[in-house]
Amino acid sequence: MINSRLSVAIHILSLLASHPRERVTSEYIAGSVQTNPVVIRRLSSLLRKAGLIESAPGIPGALLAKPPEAITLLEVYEAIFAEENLFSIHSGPNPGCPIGQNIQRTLNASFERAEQAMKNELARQTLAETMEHLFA
Amino acid sequence: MINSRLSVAIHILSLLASHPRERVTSEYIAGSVQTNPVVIRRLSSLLRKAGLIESAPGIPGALLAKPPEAITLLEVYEAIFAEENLFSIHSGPNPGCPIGQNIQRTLNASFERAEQAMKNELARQTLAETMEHLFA
DNA sequence: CGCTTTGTAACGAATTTAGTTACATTTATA
DNA sequence: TATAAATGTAACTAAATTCGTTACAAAGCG
Repeated sequence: MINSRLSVAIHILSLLASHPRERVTSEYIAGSVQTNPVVIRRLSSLLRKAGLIESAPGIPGALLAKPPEAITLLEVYEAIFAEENLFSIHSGPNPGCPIGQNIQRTLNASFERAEQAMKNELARQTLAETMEHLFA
Repeated sequence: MINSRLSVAIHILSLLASHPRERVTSEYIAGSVQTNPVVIRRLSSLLRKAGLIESAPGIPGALLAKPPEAITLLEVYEAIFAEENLFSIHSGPNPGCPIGQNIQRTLNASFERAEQAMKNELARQTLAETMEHLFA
């Protein structure tokens, strides 16, 4: 089971989307997520580097950097998990065995396709749609 | 990143598929995966309960319970991860906040769709195809 | 200048992961 | 029937991961 960072990241963005053009502090967001503000700032840092939010030292609060219609859940996923693969593959299988020798390459191709299918679905969903579901 | 159990499970099944109608011991499989036989038997236990392999105490080795064409990678995934969700959702968001109140339900629907897309792709791939890739 | 907030490093407890030891149970066989 | 070999599973361990926390430098605002 994948960790809850994507979940919290989308929570952060939803909160910003629900306060358009207002700056919302990590303390306030932490109150909604019910966690420590540092947890929020850690994820916000990734979201900022990905160009999804704007924030800066000394200036309280963060803003969405783009309209919610222009933010897909895939962008959020990529911001949080970057180059990480969805599935890990066991390391060091026996190269003296024909299966062991080729299993990593083969599984990599299989898992890549499964991961891509998942990402395609995330790309179909926007933050704007998430907001609609939140308030429906 | 999801743990390497699916990876090892498919390795096990590939090895069994490459020795049709032969019983292959956990010790031998462990030699190919390069791990401890107990790790193999733990996963084999799940595969057996899912009806993918046959094995029994006192009888050395395991066999595929179905032809490789009849085993999809989704079946293997389900055998290993059962009811587990792909993404976790942070627990205890603030119910006093409209976002906090609805985020879990909303994310659950989103993540469910992403997970289903991934599973659909795994369902399209069979162990037989994996074997072809292994030897191509 | 003093207050508040961000950004980030560093640490800790709880959980997960993969490997290991141990052993009861079952079957085949000498 | 006794022995050997393998399975199935519980229990333990070290390492890694996850999430929360403390600490603090740097930045902006009144």
